[in-house]
Amino acid sequence: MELTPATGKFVLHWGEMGTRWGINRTVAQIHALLHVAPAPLHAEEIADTLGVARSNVSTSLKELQGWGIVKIVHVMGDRRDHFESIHDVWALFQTIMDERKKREIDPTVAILRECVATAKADKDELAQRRLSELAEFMESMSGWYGQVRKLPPAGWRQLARMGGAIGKLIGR
Amino acid sequence: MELTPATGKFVLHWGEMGTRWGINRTVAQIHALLHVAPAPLHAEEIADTLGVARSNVSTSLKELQGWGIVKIVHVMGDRRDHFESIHDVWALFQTIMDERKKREIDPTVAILRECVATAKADKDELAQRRLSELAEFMESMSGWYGQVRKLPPAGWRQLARMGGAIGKLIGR
DNA sequence: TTGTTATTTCTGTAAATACTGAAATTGGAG
DNA sequence: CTCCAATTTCAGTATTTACAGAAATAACAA
Repeated sequence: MELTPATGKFVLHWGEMGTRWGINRTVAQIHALLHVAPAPLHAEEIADTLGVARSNVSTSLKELQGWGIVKIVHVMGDRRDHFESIHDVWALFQTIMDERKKREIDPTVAILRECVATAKADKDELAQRRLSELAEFMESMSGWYGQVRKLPPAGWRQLARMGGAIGKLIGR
Repeated sequence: MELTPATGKFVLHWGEMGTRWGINRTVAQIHALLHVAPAPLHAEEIADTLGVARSNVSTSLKELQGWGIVKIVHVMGDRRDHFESIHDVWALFQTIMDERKKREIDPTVAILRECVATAKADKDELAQRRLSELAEFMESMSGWYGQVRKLPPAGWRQLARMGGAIGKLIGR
């Protein structure tokens, strides 16, 4: 797997963006590589292409599988595992969002609820209010996403195009 | 500024969440502290409350101001700068999203466009397709957010409640 | 001006994170 | 079973990032 100038640039940039969102650089680079790869790659191919250790690739692939955005596939007559990523962008986005919700948003809401209860017991009215507003915001955000996420890829695009209508729908 | 059990727990958790989204722990903790503070705080108060160096607070506050979610305010008869954060959760969310869009999404789309052009020149049709799909997705996401972000806080809540209607609106 | 307090910048250090290479393990194939 | 390729785990190292404390600067008061 040789990187063309375009794909190389993409891989580097994607890795950089990963770090800004709390994703390990190599993990993000591997994802980028698989995203533009014409066929599933095996670990050594990835290691060679990106110039990182084989063991590092192994760990990173586990991470990507944990996020649900990379799957193992098998190639006839080849014992090695091959890996491919979700190519549908909307599905990819959904998968990542689902996972971040599960790992970060939901637990945060739970903690916030606990804090609100404690703040109430402590008679700390201000914190109680501020934190419950925050919890409510995150919950309505979650609920709304839960609806939108069900849309098929085409529906999503349509929703984006209709953007302007949303304001009118609400009616100020 | 003494932390109650509830606010202490919140500050720690918020700091932890920050790191998961690429935000420095101390930066996120300071934000959390200001979020629940009953009045604007000065830097030393923050340093004492969180148990970090005064200089660290200075840098972190600059960072938060750079994100636009913390503002300096002045207190009569006090030379020191005081700091307060945006308390309206919807406004806070918007501010952060606007900034992340400007810093990360927009530049990424620009790079993707460059990559697509290069891939075209290279006759790398697959990469061209995959990357332009990605660019288009990010652009429609941006455009859609640009619409929703104009909604007033109440409109947002309404939209969330209406969630179920979206599917019908699109009509499958 | 000088003294005082607040703030920022900077440099060295500490801590956290990422990574490599070697060793151990797994899972067929013969 | 034995052998061999593929994969994972792990311990040590390197790199990056965060941080404290000192020094420098700024802002004001007297």
